[in-house]
Amino acid sequence: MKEDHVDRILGQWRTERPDLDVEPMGLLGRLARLATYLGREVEKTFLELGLTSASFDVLAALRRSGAPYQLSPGDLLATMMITSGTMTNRIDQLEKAGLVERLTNPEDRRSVLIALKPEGLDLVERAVTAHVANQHRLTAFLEPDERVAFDAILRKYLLALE
Amino acid sequence: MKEDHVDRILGQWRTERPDLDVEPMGLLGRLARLATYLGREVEKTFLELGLTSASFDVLAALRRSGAPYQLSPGDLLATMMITSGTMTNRIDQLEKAGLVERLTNPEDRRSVLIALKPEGLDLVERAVTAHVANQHRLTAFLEPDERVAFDAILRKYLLALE
DNA sequence: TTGAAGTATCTCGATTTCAAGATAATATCA
DNA sequence: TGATATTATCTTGAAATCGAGATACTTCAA
Repeated sequence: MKEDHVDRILGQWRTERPDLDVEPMGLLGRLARLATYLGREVEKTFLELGLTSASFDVLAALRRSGAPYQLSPGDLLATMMITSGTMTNRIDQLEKAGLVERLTNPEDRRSVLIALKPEGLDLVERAVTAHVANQHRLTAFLEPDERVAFDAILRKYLLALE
Repeated sequence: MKEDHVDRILGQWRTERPDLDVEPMGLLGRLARLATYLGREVEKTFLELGLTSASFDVLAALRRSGAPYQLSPGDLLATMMITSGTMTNRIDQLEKAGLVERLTNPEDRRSVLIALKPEGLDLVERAVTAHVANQHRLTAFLEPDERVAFDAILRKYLLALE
């Protein structure tokens, strides 16, 4: 099988540190590299619409929650692997861009509701359509049966870790 | 099969946007999430030694290149998915920490050689040993045959993209 | 009722990264 | 040779993120 970038790294380690079993480094190295590449490809689609993966994630969470497209920062936080400070910043940017607004939550005044504005709703509808089309393109590198096997392993691995 | 975080997201989209085939979103979403989790687990090991994944990557590239453990910033850049400005900053930090030094390259005065200092060599030897042990722990969530299948798909996917 | 504990969000400062372009040395070739 | 293109690295300013802690409100229990 053709040697790739990660194989060369493993070969160097096997020469320099033959005491180490670097087998797992191949899998984890490829996984990290692949995720970075795919993440950048995904980002390109959002950039064309004036979004980033980060801002899309917030808009998408609001959109898929269903009408009236409102969630608290805490709700949003629960679905993403970021800190509360980062979420505050993301919401600030989206608010500045006129895509969402902060509403006071009458039921709990510690809390806030982030609501999709019509401009945000319109944008995220177009963004998710383009994003899904792009995802089809990016997964087309694998055969259908490979995708099924891949997804099954990813799911198992994630469940074991989470 | 047990429903995971990504399944819930797909379920929401299928309700809200039944026009979209969100199948690929499951695979790509799990891949991104898994890479983030594993990356954080990897980071913890380095943190105990006063390193980050970023600084380890540079030290490790120097170490595995073999004696005399010297590479140019350009050489280092070729193995990592970062910009030249980021590399300059990483080398600055490592130099400040006394782990590497910049040597003038007599053969090309545009260039510079980054050399592992004894302190850097000692640290990276310990770091890579701990890192590989940690990688064994992190890949033990999968069965040997799953790891083989997983790695084969990752390799194919990466080759198709790179 | 009131004080303590808990919860939700935001603030702050530090760090890392990137994109774009500056700087300096080397290579090319008319 | 001299002008131009190329290469290698660094600089700069902007943006995203994090960890730690501040602030404000709510819940609980004595």
